[in-house]
Amino acid sequence: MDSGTTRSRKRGSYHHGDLRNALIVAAAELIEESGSLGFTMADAARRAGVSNAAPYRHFRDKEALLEAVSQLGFFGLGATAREVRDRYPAGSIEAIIALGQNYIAFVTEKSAFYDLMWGDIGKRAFDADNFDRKAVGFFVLVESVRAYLAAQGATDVDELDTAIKLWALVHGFSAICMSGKLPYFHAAADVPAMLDSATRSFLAGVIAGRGKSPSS
Amino acid sequence: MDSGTTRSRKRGSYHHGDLRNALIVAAAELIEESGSLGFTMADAARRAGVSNAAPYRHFRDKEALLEAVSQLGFFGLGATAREVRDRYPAGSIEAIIALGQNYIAFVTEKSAFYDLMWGDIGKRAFDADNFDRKAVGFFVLVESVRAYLAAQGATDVDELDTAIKLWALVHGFSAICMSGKLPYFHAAADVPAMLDSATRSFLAGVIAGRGKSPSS
DNA sequence: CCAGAATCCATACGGCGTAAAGATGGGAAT
DNA sequence: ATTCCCATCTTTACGCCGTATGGATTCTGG
Repeated sequence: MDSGTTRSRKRGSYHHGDLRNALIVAAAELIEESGSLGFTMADAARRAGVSNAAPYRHFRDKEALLEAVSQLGFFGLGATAREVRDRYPAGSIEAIIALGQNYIAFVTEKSAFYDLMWGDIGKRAFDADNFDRKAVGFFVLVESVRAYLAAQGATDVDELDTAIKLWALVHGFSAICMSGKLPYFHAAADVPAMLDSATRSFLAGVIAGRGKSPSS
Repeated sequence: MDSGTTRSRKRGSYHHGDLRNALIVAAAELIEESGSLGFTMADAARRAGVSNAAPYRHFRDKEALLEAVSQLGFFGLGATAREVRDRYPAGSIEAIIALGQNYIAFVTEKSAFYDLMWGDIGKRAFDADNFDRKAVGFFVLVESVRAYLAAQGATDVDELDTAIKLWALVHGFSAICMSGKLPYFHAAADVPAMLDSATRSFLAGVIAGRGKSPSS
């Protein structure tokens, strides 16, 4: 109804009004549709309804735009993590497992964003000055692990160390799922069930073996 | 000394002689130097000393060449895995841990190849008909896990299920290391030590908790 | 020695990233 | 309200990349 496919604030005006955000949204959509490889600046500009060169008034280059999309991904992941945490009792192992299931679901459903979030672009997105690393969601896991360890009376276990190991486990499941290679080795692998049992095995081993030096 | 930078079989001849392999090597070098993003077919052709269009006599398109580079990566990973296995006693937990350390070292040292091996290109590389999935190295881990479980008298534990979980743990550590995000959460994390302790915790938990249904 | 096939080159086309430089309009100061 | 400035967007342009086409060169089998 307004100027084509865009929903700009000022309809039909020469100035777009909110081009920066429109470009981020357009880029995210395009990447979700066709992958981050093959994404082009020109496509994003077309979808936002502006010329080829207009984006360069808001982003230094193509990678700067992708950086913004990457940050969007981390915000989303953190937001779902907090939602999940609020649905489970603090200190329960189920909360930790649910955080993991949520992580795997998020990464695999938005697999087109994987490169952006964990590749070179994600590196720059993370140490961009305007990026709040406290909102990332990892600290939700650390808190849940701390509560769980306290509930188990294992206060001498390092919760940060343990959370990183759980993160690695969960991230690995996500990456392996996305890679599409799992069926070659285990035809009917039930990943959620495997994460559940692996988490329980690992935490049982951590608690049983405490007293030994944790990692470093 | 021969025709510039290439080492072709037939020096100075019109035909290159082994252009297909020369292109794979050139592509691998370029990717190692400057990352897989930004790799161009024209660069590979230049480095091999041929014209822009010559590669298309050997590879359908750019992705077909990258597919070959990806397969090279998997062969290399499998080869190092077999070397590592042969240096440790069968059935020892140290063999399993060493396989993991080797995996992390391989992936992080050749981080430029990560996208190729585990992204969309790697998907096609894996189900290419000429690719031998048995040589991939995962089966080395499965065998080592089977031997370990047998040595521990835990023959009722599913070794494939357990190997996949260990794979996930190790792959996750690799991906997290490469992503460069670990320092933001744990400044001086000692990843090899964490893998060691995590593997021991997990396997201890698996053996202690056996009898329960494994995964599916 | 001679086809015919395989390989490589020269050329060309469209698309992309991006740098200028000019057009347009919103907002602050008058 | 008018003027002026500046951010925003457009037009244009350049070089590079992927890749199709057709011609040149060399190898191979008979």
